[in-house]
Amino acid sequence: MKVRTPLDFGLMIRQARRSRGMTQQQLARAAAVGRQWVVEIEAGKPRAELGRVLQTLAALDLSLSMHGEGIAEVRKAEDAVEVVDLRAILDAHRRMPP
Amino acid sequence: MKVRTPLDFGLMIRQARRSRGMTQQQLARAAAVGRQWVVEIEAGKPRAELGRVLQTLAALDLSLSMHGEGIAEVRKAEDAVEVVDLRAILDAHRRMPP
DNA sequence: CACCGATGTAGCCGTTCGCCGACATTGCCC
DNA sequence: GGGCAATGTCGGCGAACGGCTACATCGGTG
Repeated sequence: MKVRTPLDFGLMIRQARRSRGMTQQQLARAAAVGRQWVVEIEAGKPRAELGRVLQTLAALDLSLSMHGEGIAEVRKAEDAVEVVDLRAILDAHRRMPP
Repeated sequence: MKVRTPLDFGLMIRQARRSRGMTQQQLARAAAVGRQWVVEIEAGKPRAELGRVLQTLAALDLSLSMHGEGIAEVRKAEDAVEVVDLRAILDAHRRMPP
C-alpha cells in the first residue's frame, strides 16, 4: 500500500493496531511513546517525529519500502531471474496432454 | 529498498538527490524546507518532522510502500492471479520440442 | 441505569525543532 | 595557488513537540 501523507501513516497504523487487537495504550507501551502521541499520529499529525513513527511501525511489525529512480535495489546475482514468455508457455502448456 | 531507520531515509534521499544532480540548496527549495534541514535529514536526524520528510520524498519523486499483516493490499478482482506450479511447468516445457 | 475500558481533548512544562545568518571546511577547475 | 560552489557547523530565535494529569465522550455489558 502506498504512503504519501501523514494521514496515510495514521490510517494504516490504526488499521494494523486494530487487526492485532491492541489498545492505544498497549501500542504506546510497545513503541515506547505516550498514549497521547498515538492518538495524534493516528489522526495524521504532520509534524510527528520520524524516529517515533518508525519505532511504532516496528512495534506493529510493519515494514516500509522505498522506490524510485536512483534507489539501489537489493537484487544479488544469485537472485537473477530467468526471462521467459510466461503467457506463451502457459498457453502451450494448456494445449499439452499430460 | 527497505527502510527501517531515520538514517536509511537520509542515505536514500542523498542517493536520489545526487543521482538527479541536485544540490542541497535546490532540493531544499523544491521541498520547501531549509538547506540546514536537508543537511540534518541526510545525516539521519531521528526527530525530523514526518511531513517534511514526505514533502522531500515527493520532491525527489520517491515513493513509499507499507507492508505487513492487516494492511489492505490494492489488488482488484481483475488483477487476480492464476495459481500454477511454475517450476513443474517450466521443467516440462524445457523437455518439450518446439 | 450504573459501571467500565477505550478514546479524544485541554492545559502545563521542559526540551527540541527548523529557519536564519555567519563562519569553517572541502573539493574542483582555471 | 586563487577562486568558487557545495557542504557542514555554530548560536540565537520563536514555535511546536511530546509526556503528563485530569476531564469529557463514547460503547458495551452487567
